[in-house]
Amino acid sequence: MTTPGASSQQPASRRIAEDLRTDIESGQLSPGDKLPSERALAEQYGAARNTAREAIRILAEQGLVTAQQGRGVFVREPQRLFRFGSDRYSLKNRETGLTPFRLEAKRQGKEARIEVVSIERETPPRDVAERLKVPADEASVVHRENHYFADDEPVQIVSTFLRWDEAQGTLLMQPKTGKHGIYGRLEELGHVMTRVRDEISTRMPTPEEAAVLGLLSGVPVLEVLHTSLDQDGVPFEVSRYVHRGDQTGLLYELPVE
Amino acid sequence: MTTPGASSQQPASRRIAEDLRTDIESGQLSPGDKLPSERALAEQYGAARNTAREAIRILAEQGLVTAQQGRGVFVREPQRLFRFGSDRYSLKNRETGLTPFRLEAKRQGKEARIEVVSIERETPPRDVAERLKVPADEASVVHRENHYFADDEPVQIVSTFLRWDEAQGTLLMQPKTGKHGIYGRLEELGHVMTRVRDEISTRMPTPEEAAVLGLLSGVPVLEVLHTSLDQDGVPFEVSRYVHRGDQTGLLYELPVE
DNA sequence: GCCAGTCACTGGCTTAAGCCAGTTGAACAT
DNA sequence: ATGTTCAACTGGCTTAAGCCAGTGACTGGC
Repeated sequence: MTTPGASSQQPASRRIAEDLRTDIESGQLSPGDKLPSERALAEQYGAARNTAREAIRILAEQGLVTAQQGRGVFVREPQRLFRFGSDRYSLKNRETGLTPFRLEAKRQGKEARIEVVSIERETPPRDVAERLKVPADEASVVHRENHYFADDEPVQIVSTFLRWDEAQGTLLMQPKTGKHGIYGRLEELGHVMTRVRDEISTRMPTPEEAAVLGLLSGVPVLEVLHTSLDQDGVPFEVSRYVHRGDQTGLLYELPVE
Repeated sequence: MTTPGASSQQPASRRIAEDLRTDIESGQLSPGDKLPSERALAEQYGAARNTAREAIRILAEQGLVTAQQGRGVFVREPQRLFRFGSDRYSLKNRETGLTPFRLEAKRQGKEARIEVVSIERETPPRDVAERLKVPADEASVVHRENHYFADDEPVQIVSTFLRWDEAQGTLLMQPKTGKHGIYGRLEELGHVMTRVRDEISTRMPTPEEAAVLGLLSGVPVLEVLHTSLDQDGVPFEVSRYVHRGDQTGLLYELPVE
């Protein structure tokens, strides 16, 4: 057999995983359904329990199933996505008096909660320093870290970086930043958000991120490095958003120039 | 010990993985470096080989290392991202006579190659049907599937959906679509791309995608569901882009309204 | 100088067995 | 009816052992 075809010649664990995947995709196993137990699968295929276990691990890594100790392995439920639209930066939203996140949550009938984790003067990471045009070798920024929840489910981790020389001694150093949030304060400092630049990438979460966001294995994160530019094209704020991939999506609507 | 602190009380495999992760993050192990062999790790920690192996699997799942049979396990090299800017839809780019992808590749000094996998009349997936405003229960679309390569490395899978009633009998059904590609033909049909709507999400690849893109474990994909709207706000093209997460990023620059 | 064979080393995969820790429901006692 | 106990089940993790398949360097033979 030199047939590079597909099915034969491949490890038993993969074969079992593929069979199960087929069952899931065909609808023979629906979201929420329980898979056969590891021991049952092993017997069914005449394999060791570890081999069946490995098959389930493969599916978990693909984000198809989740195991719960003592209960079983279940087909993962597709989650409704929490969409962050590009209009989250829109000035129109100011009128509602809600921050973009609260607005987005309300739109989807969820309760928003924001936890201020820390506000500290720091030396910026390189990528942030480059975009904010500040030195990367001194404590040139204020770093505000927030965790965002929707209906008490953690949804995103946000790190906001502001120039220390601007934020020093203002409400930007406080948990409560006042009317219209940090963008309100930044406007008072002469920065009207005119353009934004979002750099988007994806990766697997760090263990810390997985813990904070409560991520199961097989769930990546979306990382957005956001830069706000004012009326003069000056970058005045950089934020790093880390979204959980299983419940979050982004939406960009823009004119073609 | 009820200390939920951190380190103690956790499985040996995780402890080993954490130690290695620390070594990698501290720079004690640099990108490209070889980790100790499974057998060496096992002995070093007084554990079974399977336990050391499990530790390495954890790191691989996090995208930190890759194993190569017969050679060893290596710290993954950070890859330069292939950035797709929002100006990829720009009309200005028409003048160069290059398609957006070729332009992007050229900008980064890579050689672009596009492989036309299939062009077929099909029943559209639900999400596509909704966005293109065509029936989801009949063969109402043409599906063009392309694979994109940069320097012979697969970079993205693109599925483009067009209305069958418009594409029928035109160059849109052919591999070679003529000057300015499909957007050139669609303009002749009266659709000038005026706004775009990109819905972005992330997930782990399917086995097929992993095979086409040559993805190692621990690498997610970026999925973009793109809709082109014409001067009358009519959707005339929907594409699904599947990008490899380890080499691809997206960039959106937009005005704040 | 070149090539081929060999061997020690790597990860890939499986088996078989055992103990642990959550979960659940049925049997039992109140 | 209510609550408790317990046994049978689930996955979580580890050990110990073995065979396979790539890799690469070293060793001869030509």
